[in-house]
Amino acid sequence: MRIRGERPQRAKLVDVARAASVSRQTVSNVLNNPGKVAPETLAKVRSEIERLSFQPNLAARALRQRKANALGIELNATGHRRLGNIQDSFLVELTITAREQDAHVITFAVEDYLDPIGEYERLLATQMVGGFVLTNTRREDPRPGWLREHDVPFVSFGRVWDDPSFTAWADVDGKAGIARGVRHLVEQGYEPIGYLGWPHGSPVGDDRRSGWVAATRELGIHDPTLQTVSPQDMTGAAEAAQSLIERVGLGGAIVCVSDNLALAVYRALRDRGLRPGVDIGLIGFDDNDFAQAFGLTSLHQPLDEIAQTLLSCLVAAESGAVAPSHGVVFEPTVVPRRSTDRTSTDRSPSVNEHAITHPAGNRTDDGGSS
Amino acid sequence: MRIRGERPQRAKLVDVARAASVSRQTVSNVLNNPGKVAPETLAKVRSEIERLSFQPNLAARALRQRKANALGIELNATGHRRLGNIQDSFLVELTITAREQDAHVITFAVEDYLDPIGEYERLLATQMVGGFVLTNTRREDPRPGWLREHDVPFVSFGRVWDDPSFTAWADVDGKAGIARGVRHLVEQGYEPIGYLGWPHGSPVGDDRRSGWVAATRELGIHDPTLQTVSPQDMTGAAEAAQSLIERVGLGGAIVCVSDNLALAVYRALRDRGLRPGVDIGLIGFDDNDFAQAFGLTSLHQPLDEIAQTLLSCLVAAESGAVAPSHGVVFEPTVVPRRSTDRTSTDRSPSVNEHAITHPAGNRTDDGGSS
DNA sequence: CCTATGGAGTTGATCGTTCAAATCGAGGAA
DNA sequence: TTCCTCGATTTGAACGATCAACTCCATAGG
Repeated sequence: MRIRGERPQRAKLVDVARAASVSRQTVSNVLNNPGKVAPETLAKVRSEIERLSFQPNLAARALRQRKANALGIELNATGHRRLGNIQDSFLVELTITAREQDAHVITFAVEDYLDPIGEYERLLATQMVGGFVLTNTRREDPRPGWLREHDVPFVSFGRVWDDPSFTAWADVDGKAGIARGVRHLVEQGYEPIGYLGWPHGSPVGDDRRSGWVAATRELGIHDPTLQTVSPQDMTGAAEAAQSLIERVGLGGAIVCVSDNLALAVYRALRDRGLRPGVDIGLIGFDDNDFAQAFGLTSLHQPLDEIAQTLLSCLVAAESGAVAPSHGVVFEPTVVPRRSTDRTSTDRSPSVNEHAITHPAGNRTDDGGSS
Repeated sequence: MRIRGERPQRAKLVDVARAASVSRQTVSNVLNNPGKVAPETLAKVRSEIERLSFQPNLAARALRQRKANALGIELNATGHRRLGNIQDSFLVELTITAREQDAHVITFAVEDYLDPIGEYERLLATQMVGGFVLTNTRREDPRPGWLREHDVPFVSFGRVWDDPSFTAWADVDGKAGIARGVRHLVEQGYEPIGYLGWPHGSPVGDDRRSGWVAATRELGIHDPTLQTVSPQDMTGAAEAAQSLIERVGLGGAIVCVSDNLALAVYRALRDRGLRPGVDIGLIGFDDNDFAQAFGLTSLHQPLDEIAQTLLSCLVAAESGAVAPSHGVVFEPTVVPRRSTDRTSTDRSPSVNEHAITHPAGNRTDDGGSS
């Protein structure tokens, strides 16, 4: 047992330098400019770094370099309204990717959703972060403009609608995704294929809808009457679902603009005693927790690739590199589950097993409450 | 438009000092030991700080003080198995609370669930974090032991099972929570009250079960035969639910050890054409996204209070304060929803409205995919 | 009268790195 | 030989804050 206060002192750069009989700067070069160091010296220093398990003090580095090696990401703090949000999964991927780039992720929340700038400014001023990753971009989003104006490096998961000249974003190709979903359904033998979407005017919604139009046209099975727009309220959504189910009929299928809407259809189906997959095919979008839990086929976004793309872009931007020439669009992939399996033995539909099971004393699913 | 490289330099401590005609140290004292500064000087300096919108460079502070003002929190990176996990909500609360304490939250993920130490060590070595918040503690958890041994400040959301001498934790009172649930059901007129739990042997599960036993005894309605243990697999869970439903009968109610199990019951009810709430009452535990979405009455954990308690404890620990004398236990509260409303007009059960709606061009629910 | 006390504020050193400029040899060209 | 270049390495200074020690002055006590 160690006495308090007499912590085993961490090896620092000078310690490594001494041990390897070189100067501070050489060790620094080994870390940051290996090319500038002679091979034998490099090896020697590296072995000492290893031996002393040296890790540079990032606070010191940040101070000297006048830039933090961390990025900020705003959490959606609107409380309970986060239902199956893929933002959480994105955060995980971002964190993993950041580690590979020797960066760290710092979370923050804004008080006022409509005026988030203050928090961005504050965090930036502390020099804790060198840039930001935006998510949940929207029209008239004040953030991109402010960040650009202040030369703050940032990237965006989701297009920056108001500023076409900003290209450091990655997003999902809704049109291609939905089209894939349509083809998947047809391959499984479902027909006709209906579409349940958001009201016209939303960029994301319109993009996704166009995928349904294009794919059904291409396959020669387009029928404009099989398109329904879900109103804002939830009972409206249920009604829209019911009506669409009737029009599509047994053997048909429905593609939805989101998992949440797909879930409304799912419940509408069950309320009528119909079996998703067996009687009517169903596909959602986002592949969120709900989709996984309910065996709902969905369109999965490659969050890991997106995180990687964004992060390398951000790192480049911090180093003053030129912006990429255009945003990157990723095609979602179909994750087939029971809701598009016509031969499914419609067992009692179930929450995914891990949601229910609970290895005694070693649970992983119920969070810190254990 | 500013020319690249000629950033508007942030005011630093010396700038404030000059502006206020005092020394560096005085400004520093204004920030860290206001008591040591004469009132007029204090006011003068503060006004200059305000005027120049000065914010201390945390990297410099961390370097000098040899401690970081950030804490690390491990994300559950096991991918898709995160179903409605309250850990996400906890992260939000933690982030908000941290800001009030001028601390920051840094996320990280471990590669190997069974050997997480390496990542804790690495993050600590970079001096980016001064401590950790553990969640999802378990038996034979290697983390608390290692952290204590290395004198690393940390707190835990969830008891530290293997080390009763560690007291810097906060947890939820499962017994009191379930008891509240039972009383709520009885007040609503349900009877008898059954219990669906985890197999014996899990500390959390046993704690919660004891709440059902105690409350039903106290109310004079205890019936040991109304207790069921859900097996590990999901079909088993469904069967257990079916059997319990039969024994409880119409007008009765079921308390579950978790929202996920409650959801299994929910589905079992619907499969039989029974209406949750109207025909049989149902309560879950955790108040996760699913519960909110399905109108499932649940036991809500005061995550904000927990975060606050833990954080002040952690900050104190970093300052070398003595550990609290005992862990803190919070009582969950009942969040009444349709599943315990006998008069519910059992409309088509629905996902919570915000999950379905989508203000065009200003959506907040589908994350960065927009 | 002289010293002790203590509040208010200042100064020099320091945290652990990296930047910028200087040094040191070893060749090669004039 | 002398000058120059170039690669490899070293040295001094700086990043922006805080710590620890010190000065200064006024008041109180012996």
